[in-house]
Order: sequence, then C-alpha cells, then structure tokens
Amino acid sequence: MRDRPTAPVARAGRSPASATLDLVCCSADGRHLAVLVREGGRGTSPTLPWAALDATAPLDAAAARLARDQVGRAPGWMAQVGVVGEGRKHPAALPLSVTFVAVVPTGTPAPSGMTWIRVSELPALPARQLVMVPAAVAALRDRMDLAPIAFRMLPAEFTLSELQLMYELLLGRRLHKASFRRALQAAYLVEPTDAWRSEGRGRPAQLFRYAPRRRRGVRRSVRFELLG
Amino acid sequence: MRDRPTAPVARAGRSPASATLDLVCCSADGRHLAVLVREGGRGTSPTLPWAALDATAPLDAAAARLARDQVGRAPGWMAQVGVVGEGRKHPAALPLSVTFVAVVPTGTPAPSGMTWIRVSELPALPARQLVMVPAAVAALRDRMDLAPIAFRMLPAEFTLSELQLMYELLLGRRLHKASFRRALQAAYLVEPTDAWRSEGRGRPAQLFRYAPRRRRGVRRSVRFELLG
DNA sequence: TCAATAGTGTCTGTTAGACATTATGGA
DNA sequence: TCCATAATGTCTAACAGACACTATTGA
Repeated sequence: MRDRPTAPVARAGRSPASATLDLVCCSADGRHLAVLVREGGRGTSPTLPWAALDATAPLDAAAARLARDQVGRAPGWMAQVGVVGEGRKHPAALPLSVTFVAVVPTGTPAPSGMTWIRVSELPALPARQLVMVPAAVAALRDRMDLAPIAFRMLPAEFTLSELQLMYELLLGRRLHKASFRRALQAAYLVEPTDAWRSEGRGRPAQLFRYAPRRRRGVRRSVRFELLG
Repeated sequence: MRDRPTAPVARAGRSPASATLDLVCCSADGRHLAVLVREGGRGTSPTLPWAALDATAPLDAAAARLARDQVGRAPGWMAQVGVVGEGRKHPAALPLSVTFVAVVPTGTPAPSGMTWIRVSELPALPARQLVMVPAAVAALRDRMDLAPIAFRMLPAEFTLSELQLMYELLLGRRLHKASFRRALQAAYLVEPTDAWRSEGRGRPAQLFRYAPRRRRGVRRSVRFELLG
C-alpha cells in the first residue's frame, strides 16, 4: 500500500529515513546455498537488495514489501535477523541497517539486474552487507527446526531426497537417510502424492507435499552444547 | 571512552540519533525471572533502561556501556535481540529501538531508581518496550544451550540444584534431576569445590563452579519440531 | 546385465526418564 | 525420631546411526 520503491533508492519525503532495510534472499542452487545479488552497474560494486526504511510502517510489512518488489514474488518465509551498524560501509549513507532473511523455492528466476550467487563465492559486497550473509544463513539454520524453512525452499511437490538435501545444505553436514525419514514420518509433516518422478537412471522417487498435522510440541531434553 | 550518559536522556550533539538502545536486564528472583525496570517519577510511567543510540560506535560496545552505566556492573552475558519500530509508543520520539538482553547474577542489587520486577508482573511499560521483554526472554531460552547464560545468572559458586532451577526458569518447565546431572557431567562444564552449603534442613549441597573443559561440539540429530 | 537411486527392515549402542536407595543434615 | 534435601545406582523404553537388503528404473 502507498508508494512502492522499485529501486533501492532512498525515497524523499515523509519521515526522514535513518536506517536501511537489507534483504538476504536465499535459495538452493544444486548442492549450494545461493543468495540474490544485485549486479553493480559499470564501476559500481554489487549489493544486496535494500531500501531506505520508512519507519512509519511495521518492520515486517516493510520487509515483505521490499521482498515482493525486488524478488518479484512473495518469499516463502522471512524473518528479521538483526541490526548492523558499526560504521561499516553501506551504499546508503545511513548509520543503521536492519537485515531480513527470506527464502524462495529452487528454480525461482533471478529478476533482471540480479543474479543468484553461491554463498561460498560472494563478490565484494559493501562491508556492512557482507556480514549480513553469514548471519542470515545462521538464522536459517537456527530456526529450521521450528519453521518450515526447508519446505519453503522447495517446490510444492518434492522428493524426500530433495528434502534431505535441503536439510543438509542448511545444516552444512550429511544426514543419515533412514534416520531422517524415520524422524520425518514421526513428525507427520508430509503426505505422499500419487505422483512419481524419474531422474536419470535409478528408481523413481515418490513426490510428497508439506502437510503438517497438528500435534503437541515435542519437548526437547536439556542439551549442554557450550564449547567452552 | 568519550562521554557516558548516566540517565536515559537523548544526548544532543554529534550524529543526530535516530534510534534508541533498550536494555532488558534479566536475573532470577527466587523461582521467577525478573527484569530491571526504572521506576517512573511522579506521574510518568516506568520504563526499561534505554539511551539514544550513538551510531558511530559499534552496537555491542554501546550496549555494554549502557548496561554498565545503568546496572552499575558489567553484565555476565548480553546479546542483541532485534529491532522494534512499528509506531509503538516509546519514551523517545525516535522511530526505531534496538533491544539488547543482558543477564546478571542473582542477588545483584537494583540501582537506585530501579527495581527488579517479575516478568509475570510487569507494569504498564511503553508499548514498544512491552514487546521487548518476551522477545528477550525467548532469546535467552533459544541460546542457553550455546552460551553460558544460566551460569552467568548465578554467583561464581552454586549448587547443582540452583543450576537446575535456573534452567527450569529459563525453559519454563521442570527437569528430571538425575537426567540433568548426567547430561551436565557428560558436558564437562562444572567442577566441584571443596565447599558445601547447608540450606535449612536436608543434606548440605556441594558447591560447584563453571569450568568448561574444551571439547568438540556435539552434533545434534535432526529435529522436526514444527507445530503445523 | 550393470549401475544408480529409492525405499525399508533389522540390529545395536546410547540415553532420557522413571524409580528406588542411600547419605546427611535440621527440627 | 522424623523429615527434607542431596546424590547416586538400576532399569526400561525410545531412538539415532549402521548395515543390509529389496525395488525399480536407465544405460
């Protein structure tokens, strides 16, 4: 509602913006995590999508609007990551930046002027934006057991191997197949469709969709994972 | 370094502040979590400690300075929680507020003009600050298995029952005693002292101190805890 | 037939939680 | 003595991970 910025330009008028809203939009590129990066025009360096923050609107709504405008579609999931300031360089001359992380399904095309870049091959982003990416990825990893993040990074129908690969990407480590499927079944999170997909050689895989059935929350036991 | 605000007043000069830094300082009051609240003077309502943010300094350093100035001592642990805006009321007329959460050991006296208030009995704080408290408590709960939060909310020497009670406060549920101690022993996080403490009747408890021994991080198995 | 992937059944070591028991103080 | 709390040992059901096996396609 109201005016929508279609380019990352601080808009004039209204309350003077004092912070930016920066977006780390994540997806999977094969076996790699990728983020959406706006290509730098001649001489200018690439940046993450961002906009000056109109503080009169709720933060979450402003972030959702930014994502829709920049990515071209509503993200499957998004959340606030935190604030960065500290005098690190940013394309805006504003002192603070609020980082949001968003996820979209694999295969979502990059809008014109943007590219999917693997997080392991990031270009020289502005310093302040560079620290946002690992923080955003860590936020995904931290919340993936409480929010359907991996599912929102997949199409509506997916194979269990694709789902497991997504979990492995986010966690950064391999998982045990039988164990993964047992836990998934016990959680009542997916339901099978009657469709199968054949990928190259090998037995075709059944397609599933995300269909969580209500259940009471599992109480995790206490864990002490401090490293010292 | 530089000037230090000793009262929650937006300071003039330098870069015009556009955000506040608000502190949710937590401790344990018996069997309840408590936060430090600045009493409202005649007619004014109580508030959380806060200050205008000097964005030229690193955020973490500014928050640490605020905590030291307002609480009177360096907190045992602190972290950024997030940003709140959304037009909710705040004593400062600034559009954004960055929330930090801090913990101090039980028994830390409240500075003059402030009081420890149980989170279940919060007074009518400004709307923006009211939403910070549950967010801060949730942040403690989320990170207590990766940071020594419970230990920093206790004196240097404590009994295992006190430690378990702190975990129960933060988690909001009861824990199994034998199981708790087994997990604690397996984590090599505490070492016994040669002191014992007798509390009323019952067998005296041995005192322990936090002394984590380096070990490699435990890899948690995959959990699906989505509620649907 | 072989290669490759999907999907499943069984076994085993680990562990969370329940329960019981001993230890040691105060009232 | 009784009671309350600390501390610990034992048992069991649940489960993560390893392994093996079958199923089903393309080459």
